[in-house]
Amino acid sequence: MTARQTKTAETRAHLFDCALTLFSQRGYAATSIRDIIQAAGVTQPTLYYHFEDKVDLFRKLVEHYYGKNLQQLKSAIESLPDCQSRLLAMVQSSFEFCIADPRVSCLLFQTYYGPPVEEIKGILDKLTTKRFRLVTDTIQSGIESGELAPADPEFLALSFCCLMDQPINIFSRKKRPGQYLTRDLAMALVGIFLRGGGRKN
Amino acid sequence: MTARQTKTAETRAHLFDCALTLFSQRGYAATSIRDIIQAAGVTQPTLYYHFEDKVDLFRKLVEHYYGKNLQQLKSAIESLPDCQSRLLAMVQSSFEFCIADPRVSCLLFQTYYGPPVEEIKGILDKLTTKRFRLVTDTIQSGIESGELAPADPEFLALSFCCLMDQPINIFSRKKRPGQYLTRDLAMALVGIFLRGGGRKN
DNA sequence: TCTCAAGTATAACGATCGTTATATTTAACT
DNA sequence: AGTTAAATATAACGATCGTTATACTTGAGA
Repeated sequence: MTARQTKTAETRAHLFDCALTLFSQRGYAATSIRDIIQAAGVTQPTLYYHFEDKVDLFRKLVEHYYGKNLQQLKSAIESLPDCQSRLLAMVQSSFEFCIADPRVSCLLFQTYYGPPVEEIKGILDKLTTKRFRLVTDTIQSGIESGELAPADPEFLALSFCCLMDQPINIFSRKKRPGQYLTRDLAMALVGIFLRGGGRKN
Repeated sequence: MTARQTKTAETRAHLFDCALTLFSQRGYAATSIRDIIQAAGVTQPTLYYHFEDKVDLFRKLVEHYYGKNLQQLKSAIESLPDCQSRLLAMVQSSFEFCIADPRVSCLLFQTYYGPPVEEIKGILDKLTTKRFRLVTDTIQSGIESGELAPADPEFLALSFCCLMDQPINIFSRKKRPGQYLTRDLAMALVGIFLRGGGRKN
């Protein structure tokens, strides 16, 4: 790698990083190209040299990081024997992913659950579908093994995703998400999903 | 009420309605004043005659409809004896509110869970806090009466809101939300919250 | 060392944004 | 019937948006 190639890669990576920061703070639509290039200390044609356009930048950003997220999620559950362990591992893995870099979770969830943005609608959909199927499959296996009640897997997966994702969406915007997204919270949420919060009698 | 006053009130109401439709479809930021006045069939100074500015229009919209929402929620649970009934009534009331006019729920939830919009941040916060306290109080009474496990009321309220709100946020964007937000779903969600989805043994 | 293309910068394009100065209509009251 | 203020319209303001035509710099290969 020549000095020139290094410099170029650094510029691209820096643009990537600044874009992630701003997109996660203000969302895709409210972040302008000028915000990004100003934060990165470059000019507009530089950004357009490295990326096709604003949508292309966002897509590459999301696909890169969401790919990582999915990968971590899969490897976190693959060797676990029972459904309860896998569900807990999913929540903990998602929490850890958020704590490692809250920007990514913040961007993904608030983009997905926020007002639809026409230009980028298709980008997240493909990836969230994959993620939801991972949850559904895990739930399905839990039903088959008798760990979960024989209910509609889609409904159980929806409930589980609500309990897992919404706290991340909420707390990823705070100063220190790790303060809230603890192992205890993960266990408590899985507890709600499996046993509920009602008094046993 | 003179003919003139009627006409004026109609114009204001029509602007209100068109704004609600567009805001709920595209979000606050992505909806322009021109979109709204074009849909309403008036010109820009007319809108600025009836409302101070874009933020004022949004605030009046949100406070009007969120007030209705809170009111319905309160009256739905006030005469119910036990916690489980009140929780179910909350979900059903929220579902019915969404079905009656999906635009309102759609706007409220996707605004609240979407990227922060600086100008309107404070508007929703005050109202959602009220709503969350209503849930927390209900949960608290359930803990005291022994219907709910002796856990942190804030945590239980968070879990409950996740299960109640996220499905509304998701399904309020579909063609016919009533197709998804059924009484059965409401009961099933409360079931998850109280008893979980794990197999009893 | 010279050439040339990769990489970055200057400066502007047309479009759209929220907002408003100004003019015109029109219904209610004297 | 004439006056007046409420209500709406015309037309434009300045700012910002995503994008790009063009020109300059600079380092790698001949």
